[in-house]
Amino acid sequence: MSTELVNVKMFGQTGAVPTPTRPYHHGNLRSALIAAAVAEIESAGAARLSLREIARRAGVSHAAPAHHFGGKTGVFTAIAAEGFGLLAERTGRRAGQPDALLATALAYIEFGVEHRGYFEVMWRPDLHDASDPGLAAARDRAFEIFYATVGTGTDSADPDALRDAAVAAWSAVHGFVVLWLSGNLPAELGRDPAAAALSAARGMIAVGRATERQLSPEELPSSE
Amino acid sequence: MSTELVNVKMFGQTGAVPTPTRPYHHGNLRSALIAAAVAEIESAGAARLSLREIARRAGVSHAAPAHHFGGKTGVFTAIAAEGFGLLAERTGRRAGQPDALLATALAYIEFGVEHRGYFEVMWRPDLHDASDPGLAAARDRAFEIFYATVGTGTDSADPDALRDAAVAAWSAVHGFVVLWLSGNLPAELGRDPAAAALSAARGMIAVGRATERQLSPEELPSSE
DNA sequence: GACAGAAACTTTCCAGTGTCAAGATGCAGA
DNA sequence: TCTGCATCTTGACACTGGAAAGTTTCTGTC
Repeated sequence: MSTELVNVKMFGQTGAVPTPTRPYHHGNLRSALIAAAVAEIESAGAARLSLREIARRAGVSHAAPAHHFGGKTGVFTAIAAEGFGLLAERTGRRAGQPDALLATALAYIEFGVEHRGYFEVMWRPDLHDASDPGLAAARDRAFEIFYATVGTGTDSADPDALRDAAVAAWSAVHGFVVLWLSGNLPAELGRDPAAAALSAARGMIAVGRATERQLSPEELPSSE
Repeated sequence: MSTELVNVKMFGQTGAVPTPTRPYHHGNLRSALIAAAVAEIESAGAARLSLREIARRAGVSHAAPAHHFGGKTGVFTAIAAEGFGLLAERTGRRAGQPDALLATALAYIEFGVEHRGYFEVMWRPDLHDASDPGLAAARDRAFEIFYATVGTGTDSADPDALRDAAVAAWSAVHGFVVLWLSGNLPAELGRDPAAAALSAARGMIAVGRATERQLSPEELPSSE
C-alpha cells in the first residue's frame, strides 16, 4: 500500500509512470483499486466515483481499472460482492446465541454504518451487475444467514410466517441504516448508531402491538 | 407538453432549434424538464441521468436545464422537494382514520413503489442539496405528518417512546420500499407491493414480540 | 539460459458529459 | 416605441468511460 509512487504530468493528462522505485507491475492492484473506490464512495458518494480518480489514487494509468474490472460496472460489482461477504461474515457470528435476532440486527446496522462505502453499492442494481455469479452467490449466502437467524428468533410456525417475519425484520434494519446514512433520522437519537438502534428496537415493540390492533381479524396471522 | 418540436443536427451536435411551430420560449420548461428527468430516472436509474438527455427530451438546447436549475444538483434538488411534497400530500390524507398508522404505512410504500423516480432521489444527499430551504421545508413537513400519525397509532406515553416508535415504523416501511425497488425481496412475495406489504405487516407482529423477549429487562420500555 | 505465451499495464483516441461565459430572442411594463 | 430582464442558444473547456493497440513484465517449458 505504501509503495513509492510518482505522478507525472505529460501531454496534458496526469498519469502514473513506472519508475525505478515503482515497478511496472503493481502487485495487488485489484484490491488497491477496490480500497480506493470504497474510500472515494465514503467521502464523496457513489455518484461521484470516477475510474480515473481511483487510478490516480493507486498510482496507475487511467485505463488500468477498466482492464481489471471490465469497466465501471465491474468495479461496483466487485465492491458489492466483497460487501456481501463481509456482511455474511459479520452477521453469521451471532447465529447460535439465544438473542440471535437482536444481535444480528445490530450487527447488520453496525456493518452498514461503518462500511457505507460497501453498503451503498450493495443495494444499487443500477450500479452493479446483479447477475454476476460471484455477487449472486455472496448475496444469497448473506440472505440465508439472515433468514435462518430470524427463523430461530421468532418462533414462527409455518414457512409463510417465517418469511413474513424475515422480510419485516430485514426491512426494519435496512431502513434504519439507509435513513441513518442519509441523515434523515431525528437528531435527538444521538451520534451512536448502536444506542439509536436499541431505541428503535424498543419502538418496534410498540409498532408490533399497534399493527396487531389495526390489522382486521381476517388479516391477522392465523396461528394464534 | 405536446408542442411540436424539431430536432436538428448541426455542427456535430444534436440541438433543438426554434421553428415556426415551436416558439423560442418553451412556456413551462421547468416542469417539462423535471418530468423528463423523473422518467429518465425510472427507466435508467439516477446514475445515468444526463442533463443533455433531458434537454433533448424536452426539445431545448443542452444548456437550458443548467440555466433553470443552476446545475445537475439543482435538478435533483427540485425533484426531491417535489417528491416530499407528493409524499406529504399522500400520507396526510389518512391522518384522522382509526387505522391511520397502517394506512399511512401502506401509503408510504405505495408512493415509493409508484414514484421511484422521485423516491430514489429524495434519500440521496450526495445527489441533491439537502440544505436547500425549499427542500428542507418539504422534507420537514412530510416527516411531521408521519410523526404525528405514529403518535396516534401507537399509544405511546412519553415523547421518547413516541419518537422511538416513529423511527421504528419509518425504518420498516422505508426499508421495505428500498428492498422492493432494488429487487432484493424474495420472489414468493409476489408482484403486488400492497399485498406484500400486508404480509410484512403480519411479520412485524412476530418481530415485535421477539424483540420484547430478547431485550434485557432494563432495556425494555419502562411504561409497562 | 533462451524462448514463447500470457498477463499486467500504458498510450492514444473517441464520443459523451457538466459547467461556464457570451450572445440571441422575446416578453412585460413604462 | 423603448428598455430591462428572463428565457433560451451557442460555443468552448476540462473531464469522463470505453475501446483498440501497443509495451512491459512474469511464468512456465525446453
